[in-house]
Amino acid sequence: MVIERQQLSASVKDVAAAAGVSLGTVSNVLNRPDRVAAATREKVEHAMAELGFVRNESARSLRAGRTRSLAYVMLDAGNPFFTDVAQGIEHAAEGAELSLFLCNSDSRATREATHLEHLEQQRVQGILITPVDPDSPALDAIARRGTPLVIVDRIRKGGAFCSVAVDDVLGGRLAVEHLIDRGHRRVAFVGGPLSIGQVADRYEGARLAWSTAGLPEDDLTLVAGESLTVASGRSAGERLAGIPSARRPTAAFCANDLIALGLLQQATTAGLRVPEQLAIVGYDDIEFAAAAAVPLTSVRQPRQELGRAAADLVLDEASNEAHHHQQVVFTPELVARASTLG
Amino acid sequence: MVIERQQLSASVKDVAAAAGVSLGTVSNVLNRPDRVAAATREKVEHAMAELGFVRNESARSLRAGRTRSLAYVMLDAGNPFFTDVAQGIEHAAEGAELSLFLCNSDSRATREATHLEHLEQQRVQGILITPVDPDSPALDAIARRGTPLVIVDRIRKGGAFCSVAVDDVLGGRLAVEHLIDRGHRRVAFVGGPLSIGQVADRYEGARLAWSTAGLPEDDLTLVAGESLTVASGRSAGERLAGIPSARRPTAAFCANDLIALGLLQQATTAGLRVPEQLAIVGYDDIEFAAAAAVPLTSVRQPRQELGRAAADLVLDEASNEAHHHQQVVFTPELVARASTLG
DNA sequence: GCTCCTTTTTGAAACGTTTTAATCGGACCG
DNA sequence: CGGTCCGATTAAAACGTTTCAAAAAGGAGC
Repeated sequence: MVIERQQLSASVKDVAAAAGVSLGTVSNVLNRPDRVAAATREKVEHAMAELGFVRNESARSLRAGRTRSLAYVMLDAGNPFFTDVAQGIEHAAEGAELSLFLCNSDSRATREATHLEHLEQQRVQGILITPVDPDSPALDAIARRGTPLVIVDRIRKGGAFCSVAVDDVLGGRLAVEHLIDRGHRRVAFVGGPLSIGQVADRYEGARLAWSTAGLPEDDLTLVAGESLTVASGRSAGERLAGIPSARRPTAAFCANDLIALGLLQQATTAGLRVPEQLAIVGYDDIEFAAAAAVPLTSVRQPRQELGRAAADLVLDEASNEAHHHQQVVFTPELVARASTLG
Repeated sequence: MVIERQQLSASVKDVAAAAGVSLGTVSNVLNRPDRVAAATREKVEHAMAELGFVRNESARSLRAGRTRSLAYVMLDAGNPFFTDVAQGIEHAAEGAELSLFLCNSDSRATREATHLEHLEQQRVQGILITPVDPDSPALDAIARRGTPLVIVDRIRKGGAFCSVAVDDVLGGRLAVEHLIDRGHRRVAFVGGPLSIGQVADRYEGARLAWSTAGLPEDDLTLVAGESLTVASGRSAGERLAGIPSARRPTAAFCANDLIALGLLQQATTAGLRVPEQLAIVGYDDIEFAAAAAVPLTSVRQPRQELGRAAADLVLDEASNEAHHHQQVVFTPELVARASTLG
């Protein structure tokens, strides 16, 4: 079997020549098929198939002045939270007949910057982003130059763009109120660095719940790791397991589920029973949280809705002259499971 | 604070006018800065900053006849296996100074088709894809029309393209040999539908190991679910737990880690001790496998290398005249953990 | 002041599409 | 039979780059 690769992709002009019509007619077949006589259309379509014609999107969008695509710059493609958000965006994009360009900054500001640069040059219809630093002036610059941009999972007031997020302070409060309800009086907050906005907010919510309940400030301890990863959760687990049981917190509230899973594993390994000796609350309610051997109590965020809402906003900004920027805040919800219910 | 959005993005022509030079000079500043006098360059750069000039990639690639991007069509963005593969590709793309377009077919042939159509029209330099159906003639058509294409995680011989995969038959063999070594004589293979090539291969490997050891065929049972998901693993767990212990398999080999995690959870819930009453082997060795409360024994695939190798092949095809198609097969490796080691 | 270089700048063409206004060939009507 | 109208088709312009040949501008040497 000989497979022959076609040399150069055929253009509208080639199709026209092959079909014996003008180039404008070919374009009509493509864009307003009803305006062209059936016989002609047939001839042209045959020529297109013959030559393996594929529309050139670059030329198309150069002419049109806009592309048919949207982009989402994810903070960490390895975290199921963000892939779920992406899925919500994907659905919206599919509905609007746009392709979705998924990029991963992997929490690196430099990679994020090059992605943004490429996307802006590509003239995508809009950019969705969960930024490494939501206050970066680079974001304002992009919006100012005219590309609609929406921040996902962080709120930024007073910017030249919309943002969509979940109330992390409330989420933190829900988690700790639940633990207090269950009778815990020594609790650890296990988080990534407080420099991450989401972490800081969740911690603030936790402290709010704690002080509102009138509990002594010192009994809510902070265990700050370096990142929001399983590994980070494991090392926090080691630290907790090392504390004599009389002083050890009886419950841990983790800044996300990856940490919670790492903590759960390490605690189990160290012989701590969950939830009897250590109750655990995670955050995000990713699928793996429910799938853990001891299913994790977690704070659920409406991930797909988050993505969809962000996409709707960016599309509105792209097409609606009267668009005005807004900040959408979703409400999280506590999902109680075995890791706190014993 | 009044934020003014710039009206229409400035073109090279506008910059030229603002700087009082010809359009060709502006282009030279962009592409061959050494050919232009320092003073002129300065003037032009100033004008660009002033006007917020952003290169138009559509025009650029129309002119160049090729884009600066690569694409990977993932089968399931929610499965960490594929995001790891994507990360390997991303590194290769970064090295080649290309942007990477990530798409998710979500295992739907229709979505895959529209993604492919868009990518071809976009004239990406190459397409990497883990296809819903590796034998689809649509893939051949794309390759024939000239877009370099590489199949990831499946081997397709005799096609007009390269493919990169891991030896799934060997992987299946390794898993079951390990279980036989550990003394198991009744084993269940828990898989998605055998219509999925990867699943069929792993099952074949399992049976190979079983018959090689001279064990009775009937004692390797097949539990076929509908998909490779956690939920599917849970329902398999229910089925297994329902079997009277005298006849119940003492070990399960799962077609991937998601199934294994679901199975682990359901088994634990049903009161089966892992690995004493039920040993479990997963496949892929995703991060969450090691992070499970009972860390999972799993068959590790070199995920990032898989992605990188695929990207290297597609880049070679795109730039090297003398490229010839090849099939690269990586070797999997068993990682034994608590879920079989008791 | 002239020629002969080199360095810098310019003008025009090309990439593949879409769109608009113009043309063509009939058919219909009076 | 001339005029009008209509549907189908065409020709030409435009989108924003890059490139290449050619022109212009300087400088050096005589």
